[in-house]
Amino acid sequence: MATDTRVLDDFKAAILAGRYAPRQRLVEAELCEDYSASRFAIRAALQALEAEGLVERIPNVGARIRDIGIDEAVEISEVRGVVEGLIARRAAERVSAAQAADLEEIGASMHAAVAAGDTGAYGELNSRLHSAVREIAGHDKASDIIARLHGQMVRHQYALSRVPGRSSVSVHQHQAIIDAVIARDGDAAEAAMRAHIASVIEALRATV
Amino acid sequence: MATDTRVLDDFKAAILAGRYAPRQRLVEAELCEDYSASRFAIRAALQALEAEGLVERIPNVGARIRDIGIDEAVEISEVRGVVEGLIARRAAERVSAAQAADLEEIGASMHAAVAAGDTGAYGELNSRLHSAVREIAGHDKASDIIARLHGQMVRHQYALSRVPGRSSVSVHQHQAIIDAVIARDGDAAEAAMRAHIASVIEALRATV
DNA sequence: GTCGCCTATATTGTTGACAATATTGTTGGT
DNA sequence: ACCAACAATATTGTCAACAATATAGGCGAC
Repeated sequence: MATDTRVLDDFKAAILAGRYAPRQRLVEAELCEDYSASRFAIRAALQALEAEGLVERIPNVGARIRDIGIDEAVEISEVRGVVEGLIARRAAERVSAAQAADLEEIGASMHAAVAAGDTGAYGELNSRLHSAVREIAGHDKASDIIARLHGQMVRHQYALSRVPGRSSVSVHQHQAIIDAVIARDGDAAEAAMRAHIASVIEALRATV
Repeated sequence: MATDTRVLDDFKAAILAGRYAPRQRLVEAELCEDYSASRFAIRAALQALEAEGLVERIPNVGARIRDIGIDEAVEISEVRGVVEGLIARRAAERVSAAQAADLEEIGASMHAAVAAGDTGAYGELNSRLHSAVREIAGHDKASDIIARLHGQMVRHQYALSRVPGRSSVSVHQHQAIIDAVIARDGDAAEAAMRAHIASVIEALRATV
């Protein structure tokens, strides 16, 4: 169970990659074939994924991919906003000179990606920035929660990245976060992060 | 598994009631006896409780009650602070007249409990206040996270309630939260809640 | 006497078969 | 043609026995 973490990892990666449709039924026997694992291992994985909010299970009926609608995605983002705000504040309080340089470099690359119209690269940099800030903050509990919430959001995240002109708006918000962290201004960093997520929520509502 | 929710509920309640010591080993066979359940059901419960952060499992070795130290308790409280802040803000935006009256009544009871020196009643009212605010906010995702974090904190929560003079300090903070929510002032409600949790963190650090 | 190895024991991990349950399809009646 | 009851199937839930692994205690060598 804990031994065979491979099944869970692969399965989770597949869900996060969007390889399963929302509300798709997950029959244990089929999953056994797909991941060439025993039903035992599959059940353990399903239970773990249920706890992570990625899978929904109904007793005696079966499991399915949880469908997270816009309303729930907004709620998730609201929580994410305040928790990432906490992280940004902590990052501003603890950032080192070397880390500050890293952030500045990410910011420069972002501007370059926007100028080149490379949305793929921008999305990649977006992830890198958020994870860099998390690392600087060094707040395990907050990072865990963000990871969990992010997992539930992947589908909408993907939809967001395809909204045209989105990156040219968010690049300034990202820069504001970077500037505040480098300036070691906790209040400003939290405010910038919250403003950024608020804008994400707005865009999210617009994708309906 | 999902059928026999009784085992999980009882077991979880026992942990939350502090009936198991931190780092206490949880041998599956013993738990089978205690809850007169099959090993199968016990394993499912253990896995669920691991996901909730109440139990820690090491492959091929076994499960034990997770020991949450002061440092981690502080981190948990920091996250709790911002998420409860969000909840308080939402509550202020959505509170109805009847709900406002309920809050005021809780506040009055709190003052009375402090005056009477009844720490038990005060603790009870504390829970009631926070859960009333959660209900007013109607933010499922935030409430879920708070519930999970609270579960991990029970031990320290108990220690806190026994700090002498703690209630006479916190009663004013609680009143500030109530006032802000009733005034429908989101900013003030969030600030009051965060100040309250900050004070809890301070007290937490002092219990070492 | 102490260190390392080895065996014994306790405990968890895994499997396959079986039971319980829900869903689907079919048949007969009106 | 439609509905209800029933049978057949698919799927999950549960169990008890077995395998694998880690821990603890004892034995011998130095």
